Amino acid sequence: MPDEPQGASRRILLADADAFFVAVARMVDPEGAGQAPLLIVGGSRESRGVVCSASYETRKFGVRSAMSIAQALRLCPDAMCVPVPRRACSTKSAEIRAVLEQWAPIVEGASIDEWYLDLGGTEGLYREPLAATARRIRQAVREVTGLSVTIGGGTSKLVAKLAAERGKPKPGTAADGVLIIDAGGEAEFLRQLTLAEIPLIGPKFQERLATLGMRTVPDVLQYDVETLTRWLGEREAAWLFRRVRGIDDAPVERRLEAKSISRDETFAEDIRDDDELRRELLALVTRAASDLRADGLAARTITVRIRDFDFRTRQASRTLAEPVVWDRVIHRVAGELLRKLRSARRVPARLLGVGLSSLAVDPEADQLALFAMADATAETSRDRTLARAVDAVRDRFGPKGIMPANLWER
DNA sequence: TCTGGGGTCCTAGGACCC
DNA sequence: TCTGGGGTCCTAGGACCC
Repeated sequence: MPDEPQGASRRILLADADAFFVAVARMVDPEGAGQAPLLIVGGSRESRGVVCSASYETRKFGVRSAMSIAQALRLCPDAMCVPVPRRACSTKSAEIRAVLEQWAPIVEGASIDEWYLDLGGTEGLYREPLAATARRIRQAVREVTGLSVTIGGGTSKLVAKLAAERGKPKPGTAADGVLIIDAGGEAEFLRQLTLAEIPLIGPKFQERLATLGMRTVPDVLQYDVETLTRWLGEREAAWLFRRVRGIDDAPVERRLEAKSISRDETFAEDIRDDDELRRELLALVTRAASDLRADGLAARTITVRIRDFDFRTRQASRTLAEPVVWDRVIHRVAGELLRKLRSARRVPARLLGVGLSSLAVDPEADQLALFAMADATAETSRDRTLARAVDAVRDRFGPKGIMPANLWER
């Protein structure tokens, strides 16, 4: 932190909504989901989906996020299953953020239900311990949005995140929704943790470390950086050495624009027919491109992703010379990419996806059209006018208000 | 236990340029 | 001609997170 004054320690909070999808599902459906203590959010009982969020009551049965719905129902057969209420989740997420913005100069959205707050410079404003401020923020979020957040705090994003995890007011724990780790207490706090509990130490890295006999933070603390380097290489050793000591100087940054937009779908049954895949592709392009325009963005890179029946995932992408927004261009490129993927391996597919990246703020349609060439990948202003009209209808009548012919006859 | 949908970031190799 | 090195862009794949 070269810009920080010597000795200053940062004041960072992580606000993490409690059982966010479950809480929102109950809000939008008070008579149904709202009345079901055993509630699983993620998909219908028959879907090939996974648990996105589960109520505390179902967790007692062993239900966990990312578990398949089928398995969750084997553990907890009486649970009610509902799909994720995406619209409402976006709305509530924005509401929570708006409250947090009133308390901190910098708010970084880390996901739909997590936000980092940098309270640097607010010491004079809030003349109280950080924990007291956190409690007031928590109360404000509850009053305005009706949702509960847990707030963890410390001198880094890593410590704030770990503190929030430990501070979750789960039934049967003493935690009350706010936990601040004081400056200087980071190492002692980290010592209680397993490596699996540290963010960015995922299954693969855990397995490598376990092979070397390391499963907990103290297991790693006993080795110097040279020893770790011999085992892991310089970069990862240095990273792990700092990580287990709670050292993390990543800044809290307000994020401006999305870096990519993607829409994908796992089919109820694998699809082997190329024509059927092409129809699905068109539906995905229609959704992705519409959302792209809704955000006022244009994309230069188009990616098609396919997951074969055996879960092997492949992708192909192409970057165009100019950013595009319209379905016609995106669909043609995506179609070529799909053809390429299918000719390399033509087996039943379980998932198809379309991604848009290298995003730029949509330059005004008509100006770009002046330079549009006869090139098939360039858009005309008529293309853009048409696309916007389609979006307007879709906004009013829902996603199926206008669809390319034959798409929804399933 | 048969594995969602939305993302972010990193790496490595090849093309291409100077 | 027998061969360097750096920078940037593109593509594919993979780890990870909620």
